[in-house]
Amino acid sequence: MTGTTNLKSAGLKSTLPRIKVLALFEVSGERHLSAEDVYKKLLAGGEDIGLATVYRVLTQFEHAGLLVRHHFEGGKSVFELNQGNHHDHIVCLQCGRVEEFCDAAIEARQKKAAAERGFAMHSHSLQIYADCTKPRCPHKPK
Amino acid sequence: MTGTTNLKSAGLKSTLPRIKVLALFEVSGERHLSAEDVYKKLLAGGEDIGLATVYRVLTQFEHAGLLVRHHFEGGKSVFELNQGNHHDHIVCLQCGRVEEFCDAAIEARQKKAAAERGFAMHSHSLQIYADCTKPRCPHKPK
DNA sequence: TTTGTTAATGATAATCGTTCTCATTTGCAT
DNA sequence: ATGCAAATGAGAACGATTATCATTAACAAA
Repeated sequence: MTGTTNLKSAGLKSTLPRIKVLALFEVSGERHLSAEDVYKKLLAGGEDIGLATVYRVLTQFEHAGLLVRHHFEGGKSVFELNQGNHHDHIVCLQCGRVEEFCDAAIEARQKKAAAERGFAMHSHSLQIYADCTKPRCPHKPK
Repeated sequence: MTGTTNLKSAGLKSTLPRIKVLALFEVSGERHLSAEDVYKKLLAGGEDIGLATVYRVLTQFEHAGLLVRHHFEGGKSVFELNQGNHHDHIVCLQCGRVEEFCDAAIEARQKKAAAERGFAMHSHSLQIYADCTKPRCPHKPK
């Protein structure tokens, strides 16, 4: 199965917790999950996997390049499947919805801005916080 | 004095802790301070101000627009004086030094990227994590 | 000035996300 | 099947931050 293959090729022993966590990201509708989200989904799915293991596995997956970690406002880390396509995020201030986007001009400019100041860009983090102007925003409170 | 004036015009009662914290930012060489940094500097300066108060005051200042809060990697919030001049940050991966920069092209593009996707940008957060290419980096470990 | 009211403070407990510890279990090569 | 290193789970520990609450300070009114 694909989960096991991904793990093996990432240099990770394929254990049950790792398979389940990876499957969550591959199957789940939500792309952006926190450690707590993952833990709850596993419990809800009848799995008996400890929270500590969830944190460990998520960090391993990040290091292995399977997941990308984001630091949105709110203190907690959020993970999403690394599908090679780098992108940044627009966070809706009304409903919290996260929309992905990628702007080549911004990407290029960032590298240049760093270089001009004597830095070699390693990575970057860009979030835009905004209000929906379209009527599709559910305005979900909280 | 200027500190008191700033506080009053921000709608805040001018108390000793608030005056001292604000003075720290106005006078101190470092522009980017965490709550812990502020607390330690106050102690070092002979002030007897509680950590809880520091956190409260920093948050109040943020809401009053006197300070801006940043969420760099590492979990802790970092504050700097709000001098009206928006800018983003390059964080050195070797020494942790923070350099400010502002790129008009990136700013404009962000607004446009949001607008194209049906959002009105309210604010944004951009950090570039990079390695110094110049020999000035002190490589201060941790 | 003294006084009174209310907001601000400081000490400390509590909370939250996350990491650590360590005894037990599991994956997997023998 | 067997052994052993690596992985796990439960819970303690941790660091940053927030909440609680009794005490104190700021400031307006007398």
